[in-house]
Amino acid sequence: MADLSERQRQIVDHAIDMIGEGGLVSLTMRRLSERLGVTEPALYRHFENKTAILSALLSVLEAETYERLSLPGSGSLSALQAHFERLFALFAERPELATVVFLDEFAAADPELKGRVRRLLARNREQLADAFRVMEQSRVSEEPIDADSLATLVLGGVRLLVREWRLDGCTWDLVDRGRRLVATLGTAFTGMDR
Amino acid sequence: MADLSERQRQIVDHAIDMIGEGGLVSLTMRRLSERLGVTEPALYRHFENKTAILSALLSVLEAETYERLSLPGSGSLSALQAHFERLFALFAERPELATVVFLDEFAAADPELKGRVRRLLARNREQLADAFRVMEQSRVSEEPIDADSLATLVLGGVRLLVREWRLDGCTWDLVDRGRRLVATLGTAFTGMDR
DNA sequence: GGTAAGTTAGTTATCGATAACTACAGCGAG
DNA sequence: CTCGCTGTAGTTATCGATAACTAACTTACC
Repeated sequence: MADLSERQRQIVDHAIDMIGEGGLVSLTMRRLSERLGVTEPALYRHFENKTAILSALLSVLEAETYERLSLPGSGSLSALQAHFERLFALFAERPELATVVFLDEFAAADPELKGRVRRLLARNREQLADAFRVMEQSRVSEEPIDADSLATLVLGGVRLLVREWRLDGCTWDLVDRGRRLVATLGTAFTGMDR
Repeated sequence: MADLSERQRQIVDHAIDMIGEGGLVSLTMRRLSERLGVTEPALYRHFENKTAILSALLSVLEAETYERLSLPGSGSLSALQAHFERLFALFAERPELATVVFLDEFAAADPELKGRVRRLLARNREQLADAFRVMEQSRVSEEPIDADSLATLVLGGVRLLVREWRLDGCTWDLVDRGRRLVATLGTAFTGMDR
């Protein structure tokens, strides 16, 4: 929403890094201030409270991922594959994003943020389901598909893959495994277009 | 591992409930003791520290879910569907389990637990992948499938579905949506057996 | 009387947040 | 040019709350 000042943006950027490194629990006002080389109360010159920082953080991530990963409306399997290819590449490049984007801990942290995370998650799934519905129309097979379930399956698979990658310390090639995951989806629905 | 005394089991049971209600952050020694009707230090008569409680908690859940949800070795699609049917029914019956079982926050809480959660997750995925490999042999279609990717897809989908159900306050019918999810999987792989 | 399980009453550490104050840059009026 | 005002962004010191945890005492029971 509200644009961030240069300093606010610095704070949020460091907060993202910290969460990426040690999870939400590692993000404390004290450690955040130390990282910025200032004292704790200085943060309150730029944000009303911690929740405001987390809220701004969500906005930044939302904008950043939307800008780089907007789902193509074309509704072809190849376009979808390209989309996820970009997603996995983004996470491989900035692993800290991966942790934050799928951060369900947020829900427990603050009831206000909980609703926001829930809506964000629902929107992502809806968007994907819509893409599947479009794809269904240009499909060869006449068998109807459950776009919602399919979206849940894919989105959940992506989330789990990224999560395991993070838990394994980003040791293996996320982009490659991601490509295989999406390819598996493609194989499953060979009745779709190409 | 080590068997739990009656009191230890009570403590762990209450801890599970608390996490189910308010997430891991809501599980504090103080609140746990209050819930048991004793004072805080009394807990330390039964567990060395909080990590020991969480560790025992993991063991209990592992045993409990294994007992009720062991994957059938038969390797048929219907057996798999029945398995997930039982899983969704279990979560619908005991929603607190759903939160705890998929609790990735554990990873951030304690490095010792982190490894345990990671192995548990990997084992579940492997188990499912094995089931798919068995199924592949009795498949009609000759097209090879990526059992690992498929397992990630399904497990991730299940996790996401349950998570959204929790975030929505368990308002909709998890068993029904779960059945549709697995059915979608079945539709996708009509080349498999029946 | 000894042990298991509980108590009271603390410890240390850290959390988010605030009060009170200050260094400094920009700027308009005289 | 300089005096004084104002806003910005920091500081030190401290708050109350809460976290996990512990030492020492008490009680119930075999």
